[in-house]
Parts: sequence; C-alpha cells; structure tokens
Amino acid sequence: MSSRHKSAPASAEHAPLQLEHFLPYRLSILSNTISQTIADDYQSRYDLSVTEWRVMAVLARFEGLSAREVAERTAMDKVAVSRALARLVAAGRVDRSTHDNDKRRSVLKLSAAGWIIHDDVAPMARAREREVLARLDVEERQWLVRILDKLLAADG
Amino acid sequence: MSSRHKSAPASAEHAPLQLEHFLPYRLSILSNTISQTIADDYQSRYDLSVTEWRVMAVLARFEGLSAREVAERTAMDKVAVSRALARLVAAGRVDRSTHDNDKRRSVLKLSAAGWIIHDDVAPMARAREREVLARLDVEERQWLVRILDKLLAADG
DNA sequence: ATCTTATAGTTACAACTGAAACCAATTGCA
DNA sequence: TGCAATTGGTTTCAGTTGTAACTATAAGAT
Repeated sequence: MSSRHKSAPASAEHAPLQLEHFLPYRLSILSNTISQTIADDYQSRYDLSVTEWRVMAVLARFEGLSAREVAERTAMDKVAVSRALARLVAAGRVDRSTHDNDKRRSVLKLSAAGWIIHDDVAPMARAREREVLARLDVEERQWLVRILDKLLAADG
Repeated sequence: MSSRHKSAPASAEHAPLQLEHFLPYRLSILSNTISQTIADDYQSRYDLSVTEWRVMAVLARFEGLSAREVAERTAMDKVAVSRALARLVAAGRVDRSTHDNDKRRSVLKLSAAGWIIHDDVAPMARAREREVLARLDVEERQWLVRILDKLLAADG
C-alpha cells in the first residue's frame, strides 16, 4: 500500500514533525515577526541595525558600560558588539573613551545625537510591544509573563 | 543634579527600555536558545543547517512539494530554500525531479539517505521540545499553546 | 499566433556573521 | 622584579544572508 500522495507519507514508520505545532518553530516565527516589525520602524529611517539598536538601548539605561558589559546585557557576542560600536561611534551616536584605571576597557555613552535617536525609537518599540500584547486579554498577559519568566530562568 | 552613575541616567526625560522586561527581546532570547540547543544535536553530526533541517522536515511530511511550497510551509524566503535544496540535493539527501505539466516546478522528495537522517533527528527534536515543556506545569502548557495560537493567528 | 505579464527558481553582489587569531593592558604568582 | 595566564577588544577569513537582477516556462489577452 505505497502512498505517492502529498500528505504524511509513511507516517507510522517515520513520524515526521508537524512544524505548525512544534513549539521551537512557532516561537521562532513569532519572535522574528515581532522583531522585524519593530526593526522596520527604524532601520530605513536611521540606517540602524537591530544589533546597533540593542546596544543603544542598554547604553541608554546603563551609561558608561564597557563593551564586554554591553555584550553581557544584550546577550550578543563580543565581536558583534565591537562591530556595532564601531559603526555607532563612527556615526557619532556613541561616545567612546578609555577607562581611567584599566586602559583596555572602553567607557561608552550615548552622544547627544544618540539620545535624539533613542528618544524617537524607544517609544515606537514600546508601542509595537503594546500592539502585540493588546491581542491578549489580561489573564493571558499574566500567564505569558509567568511562562517566560520560568523558561528564561532555566537556560537564558 | 547631573548623574554620572551607571544606572538609569535621566530616566524621566529619556525613558529607556528595560530589555530584560521587554517582550520582543525576551522572546528572541528564548527562541534562539531553544533553536540552538536543537541545532547543536544535529549540526555537527550531519553538517546540516537549521534551514536545511526545516526543508527536510516539511518534505518528510509533504512529499513532492515544489520549492515555492516548501518556502511557504517553512516561512523562509525562496532564495534560502533554493540554496538549502542545492546543498541537500548535492549531498544526496533530497531527490529533485521536474513536474510533468509545468517544467518550471521541481518535485522534491527525501531520498533514502534523507529519510535515515530524518528518522534520527526528528525524535531528538521532539525530545528537546519535551524538555522545555517539562519546565512548565499542565496549566502553563495549556496557556502557552493558547497564547501562541492567538499571537500567530494575527500576523503569522 | 504574438505579445505582455506572471511565476518558479537561480545567480550575483554586497552586507553580515561567527570562529579563531591577534594585540595590548592587566593580573597572578614565583 | 619578571614571566605566564587572563581579559578587553579588534581584525581576518570564510561562510551565510538578503535584495535585486536574471533565465526559463507558463498563462492571459488580443
């Protein structure tokens, strides 16, 4: 009884994944869609990559971090951070100086121009987040936070 | 009263994002961590990229798809699919022929070698998914499915 | 039939990415 | 003190990705 149809060939022996119900796949689609929507808001307007925006976001909150500290807080690797910083400094959006007591470390801050961009982009990002959350009711939102807390505590 | 400290400079005026509580960021971390854990299981063993594995997974479930249909089902763009298929066909993991009534279309199937890989990788992927879900209780799992259904229905 | 438009898939180019090698400053320790 | 090991950060190289241009086939209109 060999099947040449399009659907589920030889399911019993092969047990193929159903991507549309597979958690890692669904999370990936959702995450990419949301991140891309936000990125669309600022990429063309400011010629700013997602990586660069994340660096700016942490520098807005924690002024004077070193590159390594930025990497920790953004969960990006140090090479990516180094390159993002090179572009941001070249564009005059981040000021970089050297740490007084450790000349390996840089001391990073948003410049005035960086703050202007930040103050435009941050509200847009928050608005997009609200749009997503608005599709859930209060109870669902609470569960989502709780579930993410739990899953991120373990490995992230 | 100018602040030169590390924490939240000028919060009132600038309202920086708190990445650690920002939904898109948290989703991105979680999704990447989970996907990478699964990928680690098969990448070194089979020299198989995430893209290629996704193509194989849909071909396992829907035999005879065209490249465009694979792209639709994996939510990947057609160039990525084209390249993944080029590698998979070269490696003898996918058989490609031409559609009888439309010579533009390819007709794609896993080869015997492709099925062997699939039958090893699919259970590992499912096991990883179970590991993640095991960190939640029954109620949380139900809410998670419901929340993902809702969020993916809108824009996915 | 012919001409336009649309579709399936590939290729070319430039930007991006990750791993490893690298340089410089600092620390640990004999 | 001086030398090995560590750390902060950049560079290099090779592989990957996305956008746009391209080829080939098919469909639609006249």
